[in-house]
Amino acid sequence: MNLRFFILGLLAQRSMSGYDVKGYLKNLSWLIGSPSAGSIYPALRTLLRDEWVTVDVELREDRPPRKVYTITEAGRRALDQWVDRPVGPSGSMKAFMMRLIMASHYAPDRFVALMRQRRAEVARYQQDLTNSSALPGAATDLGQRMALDYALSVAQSELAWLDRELGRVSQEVSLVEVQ
Amino acid sequence: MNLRFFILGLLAQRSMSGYDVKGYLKNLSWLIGSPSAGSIYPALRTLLRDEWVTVDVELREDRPPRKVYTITEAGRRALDQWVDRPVGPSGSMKAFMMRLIMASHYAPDRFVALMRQRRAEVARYQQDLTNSSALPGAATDLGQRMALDYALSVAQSELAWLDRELGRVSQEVSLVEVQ
DNA sequence: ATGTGCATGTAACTGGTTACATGATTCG
DNA sequence: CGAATCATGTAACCAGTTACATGCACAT
Repeated sequence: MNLRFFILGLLAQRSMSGYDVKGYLKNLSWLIGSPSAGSIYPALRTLLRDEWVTVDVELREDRPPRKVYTITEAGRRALDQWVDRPVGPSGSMKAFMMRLIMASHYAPDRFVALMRQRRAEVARYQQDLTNSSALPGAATDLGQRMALDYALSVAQSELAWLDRELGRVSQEVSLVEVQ
Repeated sequence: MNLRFFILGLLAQRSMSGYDVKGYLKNLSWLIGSPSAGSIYPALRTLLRDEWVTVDVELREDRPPRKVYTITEAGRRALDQWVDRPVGPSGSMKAFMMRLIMASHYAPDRFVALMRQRRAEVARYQQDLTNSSALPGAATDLGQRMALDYALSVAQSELAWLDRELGRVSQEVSLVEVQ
């Protein structure tokens, strides 16, 4: 589902063929594992089916025809909703990062809203972890304690990053307001 | 696949029924989302198929019969291999944490080996991220830069945790040696 | 000739989730 | 009387991966 929306987001920036999408995703391999044909073409098909994109076939001599996909108004609305939709039970950093990339193409307040939402989500998760560690059985198992601590320290660093960036961005926004 | 091995790991500690597994996993909801029947029973079936576990049916009056699963020798070997098997392209913290919990029931050197392996994996991922940020196109997109920075800061905190714990554990091990 | 780039896709599989289905017992 | 606990499972679906399949053009 995420990849589907991410591709939709790319198409919101400019119309592309499946092949173009593949090329684009190659530079994001740290975020999305392998941008193989097997994920992209089926995703494009469902986007088409839902009428979130349209196709134009470009016929050229000497080369295989390209199918260029263009986002529709309905597609933009769906994308908007996806960006704002909570990422759900923390753990999927990737889902957040995908949204972050897309949200950066909207106005700053949208961007800030996303980060704040993520902040709340991670804080909730952190609370969950803390509660779990207070549970009777948890304290006994060494591995469990360490895994919890690992997860907690990662959550902490996420919060630190979010707070830092939220601070930075909101400062920038107010600077713009002053100008 | 991970859940399957994790359940196998639980059975290595003591024999249990599917219901027991479900109850145990409930306390680990921060690690494994929902320990629903739909994931557990099918997993047990495949463990049985592979002869990594055996079943004993406990018939009792007044209560539904329990199927108690017990790990086999082949099961233990499979578990051993899983613990040592690299967790693969970083991102799955959960896969690592599951292994960490299981590895804590082995000797300390096994535990240390796992953490060192994870350290190498995360360091490699960090390098990937750094390389990506050096790429021409990446620097232009704000969202992309931020997402990269987010991922980097998380990787950094993982490394810090691993180094700290590796230091602590190896110190403990050498203290034991001195005694 | 061999491989790389352009360009499309399908099929089978994996690892999981959600919801459904059943049925007795015990506790408040 | 209703809810929770004990106890088993199935079926449909979802998002994604791997591997397969095709075919022409251009460069080494």
